[in-house]
Amino acid sequence: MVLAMNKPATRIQRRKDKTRQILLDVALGLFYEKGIYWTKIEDITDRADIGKGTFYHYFETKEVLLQVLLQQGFDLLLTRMKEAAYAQTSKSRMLSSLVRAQLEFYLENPEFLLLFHQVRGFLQLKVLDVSALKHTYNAYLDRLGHLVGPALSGKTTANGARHTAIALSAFTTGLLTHHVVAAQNGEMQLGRQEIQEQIDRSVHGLTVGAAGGRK
Amino acid sequence: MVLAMNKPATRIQRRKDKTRQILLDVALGLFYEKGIYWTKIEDITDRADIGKGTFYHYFETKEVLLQVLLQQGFDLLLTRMKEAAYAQTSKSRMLSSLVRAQLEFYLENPEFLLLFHQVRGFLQLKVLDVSALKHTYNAYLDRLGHLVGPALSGKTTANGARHTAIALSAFTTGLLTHHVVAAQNGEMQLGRQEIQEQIDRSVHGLTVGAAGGRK
Amino acid sequence: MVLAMNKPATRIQRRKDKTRQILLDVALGLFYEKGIYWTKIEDITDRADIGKGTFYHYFETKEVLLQVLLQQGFDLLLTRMKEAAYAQTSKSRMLSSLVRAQLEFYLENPEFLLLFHQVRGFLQLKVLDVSALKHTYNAYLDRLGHLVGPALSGKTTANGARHTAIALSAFTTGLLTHHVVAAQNGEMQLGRQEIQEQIDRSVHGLTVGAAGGRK
Amino acid sequence: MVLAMNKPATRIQRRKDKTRQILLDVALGLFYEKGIYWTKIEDITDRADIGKGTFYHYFETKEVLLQVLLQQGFDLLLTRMKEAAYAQTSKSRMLSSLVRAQLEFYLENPEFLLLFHQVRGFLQLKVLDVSALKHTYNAYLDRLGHLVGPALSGKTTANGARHTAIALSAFTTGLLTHHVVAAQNGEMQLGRQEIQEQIDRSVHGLTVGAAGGRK
DNA sequence: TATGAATGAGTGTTCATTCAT
DNA sequence: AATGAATGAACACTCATTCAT
Repeated sequence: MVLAMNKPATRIQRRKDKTRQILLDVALGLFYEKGIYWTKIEDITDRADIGKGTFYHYFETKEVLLQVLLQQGFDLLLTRMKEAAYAQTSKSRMLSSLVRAQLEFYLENPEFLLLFHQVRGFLQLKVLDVSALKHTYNAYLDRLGHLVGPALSGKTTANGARHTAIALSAFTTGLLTHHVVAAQNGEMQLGRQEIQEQIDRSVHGLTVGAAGGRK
Repeated sequence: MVLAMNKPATRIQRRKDKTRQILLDVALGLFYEKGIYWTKIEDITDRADIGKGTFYHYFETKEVLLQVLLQQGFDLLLTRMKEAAYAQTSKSRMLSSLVRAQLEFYLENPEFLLLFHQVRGFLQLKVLDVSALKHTYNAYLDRLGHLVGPALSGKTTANGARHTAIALSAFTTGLLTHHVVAAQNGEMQLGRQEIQEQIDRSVHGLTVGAAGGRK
Repeated sequence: MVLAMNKPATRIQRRKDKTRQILLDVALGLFYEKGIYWTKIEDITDRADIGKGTFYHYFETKEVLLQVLLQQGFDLLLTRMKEAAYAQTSKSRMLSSLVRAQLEFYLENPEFLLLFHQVRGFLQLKVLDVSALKHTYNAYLDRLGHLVGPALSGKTTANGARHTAIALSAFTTGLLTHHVVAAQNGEMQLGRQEIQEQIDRSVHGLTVGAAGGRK
Repeated sequence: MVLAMNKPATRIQRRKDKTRQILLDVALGLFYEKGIYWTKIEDITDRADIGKGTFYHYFETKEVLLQVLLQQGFDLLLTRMKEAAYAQTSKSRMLSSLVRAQLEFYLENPEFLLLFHQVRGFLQLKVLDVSALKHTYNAYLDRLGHLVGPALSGKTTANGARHTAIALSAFTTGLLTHHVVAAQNGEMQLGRQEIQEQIDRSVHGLTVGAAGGRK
């Protein structure tokens, strides 16, 4: 009954949520096409077919929207990887599963690949307040570390797991970015299968080292 | 003799070259500190202690300066790697040497690491004319491919060598960028030795596959 | 009886009137705190805990609300002064009573003091349509003139009375405004008694001249 | 010689100063006509026949320009009053001279009259950082107090002088503002002589009280 | 050659007002 | 009647680039 009662309130709320998500989706697409910097608020509202002022009912500034988008992206990616982790019982295949999940996510959502890539550059910038962005990013790495930890052979410290997570993330995005760029340049691209193998091999060597520690 | 002939012209030319190089150096530093986008022409000329109008005697636009900076960076990096390649006769150690040279270059010149990183994002953008940047970047990858090729075991196609070069570059910059960002965030950083090993192991797995081709 | 007849309508009417008055009160307070210009419609409705759209059921525009507020203020002030005038039979003390009434009104309602002050500036501006404001303001001066006239010694023309009214109003608000501003600045403020005396003395000299007229 | 040497530098500096003063003059006129709030930056640059961006080479924001204008106005007014004070040796006539100087200044520069009037409202506002304005205003009152002090009969404390200065300023501007507004409204205006007398009489009563203290 | 004053198109953001629910 | 989401005109301010000196 109580639940039924807030249905009426939902009607208008649903419209709000929808508008908000449209803005997010459109922004993500434009960030991918033109870059964060070159995407103007009006570009977003024009494509979303929404008044410019409406944007500010949903996001205080461009930076806030970016922040939300980033959070959504990390959430989506981590959800995928969690599912992959839970589907695997064999420790030996878990890391490979994680890699595959990550890979598939980026191939299906190249917008997020480039978004993360661009944002990583922002984090380095000594200008503006990027503390919120940094926090989001760090939280993502932490959660990724928790996922990766159990997949490592031998005893692994939390720190070791986190570093492996970083490496995993770095390698995948780094390599894929190169491939995306290469594709843009009209280069022959490796097939998904080949990329998967390339990453698998690299990550294997990497994690063996991380788990075992230095001799 | 030919060299001797342009000596007279050199006096003024040297001053010009010096001013030009100051602008480049200052710009590189500012790009590193504040990001390409947030670095204004006046920031550069202010720090260089040069009139704003003078900038345009040396570079037609901001983009041209970026282009030149990128070219210089690639040249420096490739010079380092060439030296490393020539210093090694043993095929087995050549790849490791190349990785080490690249690693050292980036650790000594973190400005270029971030510059390349930022620029890679630009290449994807469908806005602005980045064809010149793309050309510069492709030329770099080609030259890197030629260096890497001989280091691979077994028979390798030009394309295979190029892909390995891409991977090598992607892995190193991807991982290092993560580490630089992590350092910014106050994280405990891996020592140079550990990073080197991490990359070595990964590249090893990678190149074995790339060279041997798919089974 | 007539009064009784509109009782039924009054229930709803009372609620309407109440909402309307809340809006006016809240607006007056905000105009005092932040200035007319910097007070946004939404500030008013937020503090009044009323939907933004509802505002427009009561006032066509922001200007209309200002107009109503001004009218209310003048009415309140004149009512006070009328009471003071009626309470005094002695001509000699009447002017002093008027001054005291005005003074007390402003000290009790500093919001109106600043409102009048701000609005007087508006009247001068060649931009915006302030004809309604001007009319309200002129009507106030006329009524004030009628009150002041009998208090003047000797024969006084309507015009002379009006000028004295202007002076009376100008002196009181001018001086009080200074004191209010000074208070804001943390200055030691004169006591009410001292201000009263200051004004009394000035008005005395003033009115003697105004009443007697020039030769 | 040294002086001669900076002549060349003056050429360009003179142009800058001129442009800056044009902006100030135009802004003052527009503030008078349309009010501070309703005067847009582009209104100023349009009338000054200057590019919009140029405005910002001279004043960081609109508020800064206002600040400068206010300072200039206070300086001009105080200079006038100082001259009047020095020209008078007779104590008895000094105060009258000060009033006359102030009156003449405002009648010749009605723009400053309205500017000061508008600004006094700003000082009350609890919004924005008006500390700079407040400081300017307080400094003006202090200097005015020093001028007025010697003109008062009997022993006067610094604080008493300051309060008399406030009253002097308040009365004059308050009354004149009313007259200016009345003139706008098409009213018959008092002649300068009559206004002067009105103020003289009022100030006389006022200062006698301030200097002698309460009985 | 070197300079920096001048420019104005472009952008993020605000807010009074409208209108569908 | 009450609401608040949507709107878009308006504005302050930025900055790459030009050009007269």
